[in-house]
Amino acid sequence: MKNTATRDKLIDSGAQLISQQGYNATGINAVLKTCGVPKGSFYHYFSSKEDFGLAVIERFATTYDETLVSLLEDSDTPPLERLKRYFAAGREHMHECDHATGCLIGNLGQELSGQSDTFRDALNLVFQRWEQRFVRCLQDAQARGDIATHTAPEALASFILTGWEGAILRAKTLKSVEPMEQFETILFQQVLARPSP
Amino acid sequence: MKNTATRDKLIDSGAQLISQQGYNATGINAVLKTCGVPKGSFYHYFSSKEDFGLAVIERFATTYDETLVSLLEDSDTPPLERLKRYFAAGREHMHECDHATGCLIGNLGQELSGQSDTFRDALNLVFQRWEQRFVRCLQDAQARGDIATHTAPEALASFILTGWEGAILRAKTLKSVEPMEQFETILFQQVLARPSP
DNA sequence: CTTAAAGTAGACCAGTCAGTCTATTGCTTT
DNA sequence: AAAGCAATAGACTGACTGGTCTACTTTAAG
Repeated sequence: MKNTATRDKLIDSGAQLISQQGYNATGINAVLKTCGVPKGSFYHYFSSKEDFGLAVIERFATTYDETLVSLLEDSDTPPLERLKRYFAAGREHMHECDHATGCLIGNLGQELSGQSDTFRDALNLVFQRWEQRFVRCLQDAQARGDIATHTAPEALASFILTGWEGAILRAKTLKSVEPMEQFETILFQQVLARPSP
Repeated sequence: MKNTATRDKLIDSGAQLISQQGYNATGINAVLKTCGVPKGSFYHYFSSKEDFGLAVIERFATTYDETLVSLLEDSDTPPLERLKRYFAAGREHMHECDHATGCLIGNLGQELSGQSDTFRDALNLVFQRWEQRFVRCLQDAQARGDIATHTAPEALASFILTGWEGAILRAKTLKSVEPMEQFETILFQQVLARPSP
């Protein structure tokens, strides 16, 4: 398995289609068509559609984690600013996809975690990795005294990820980023507020 | 169209299967099998699968709205207590379905709002109706002085619905209601906190 | 130059999908 | 009793599903 170009093309097209239509609604033939790869190659690189789906998740998680690191662990920027930048990037992405795509991991979590334990485990791991990135950013904020320390950063990270995923879902059905803005506003006003001295 | 028993059976089975597997993964034949209704009857009551899906949404929204009213608009109970009862009911339901089902409207919103504008509109309306229920409950709380008035009840309602839906999604992939508890805790501690006098 | 493996290519398979069609049953109104 | 409609019943259709199979081409090693 040396030539990864074809494999990469398959994963790219797959990620795009699955983002738009979901896993079940995306047929293998459709993936093959959009990237001009014959079926023989598909089953040379992947043992099944599930195997392919897991590869799509893995690839997305890996590349997205780089984005996340550059946004949330940039020590040149104050931690709360980094968070705001992260939210802004999410809103921008929502605009770019015309409020249709949202978050691939969130979508698949909703669609597949009741259907397959393998998928659920994979998606859960991705969420946990993301939460860890938030935790570090929040620890920085607490260390600098930007936010109160009475709530554990782990709890805050879970709260933020959870709320943000929900806001993305709501933004999709509303076709507007308003819920994402509203979440951010209240979060910074009342949860990540400066501690009273 | 007098006999609604068969129609109801179809919708019931459909709601159950769609809750578990999603809309695209649920075939009409599977619905027919689980309730022992022949295909002829299905297409007698519904013009297409989409038509059927919309009927499932409508029925669910209607019956669930009754639950919502009894939980959130019961004037014998303090408004914040009503909210807590609502969250508790949600967690209980999550346990009952072994963390697999979650919220039918949330699931379909994720799966279909990028796929069909008809579905998106229908689901959006349901969300907006729910938000209104929260708004009234929060207005009560503000009127009683239980929570601060510096944030509009509409904004709070959006924040709560959004966060709760996200918590449900996260609970599904984690197979644990912990994210739902965490959301509730931080919400009451820092967002729906008693106003300082 | 030979040979084996990696990779490409697409015809083909059984099964399933949403949806159609015709036939029949049961009830209601005349 | 007759007519007409609501509803039941399920065989059937063409399109499409994930997956298999065989044949061919390219690459690399000995």
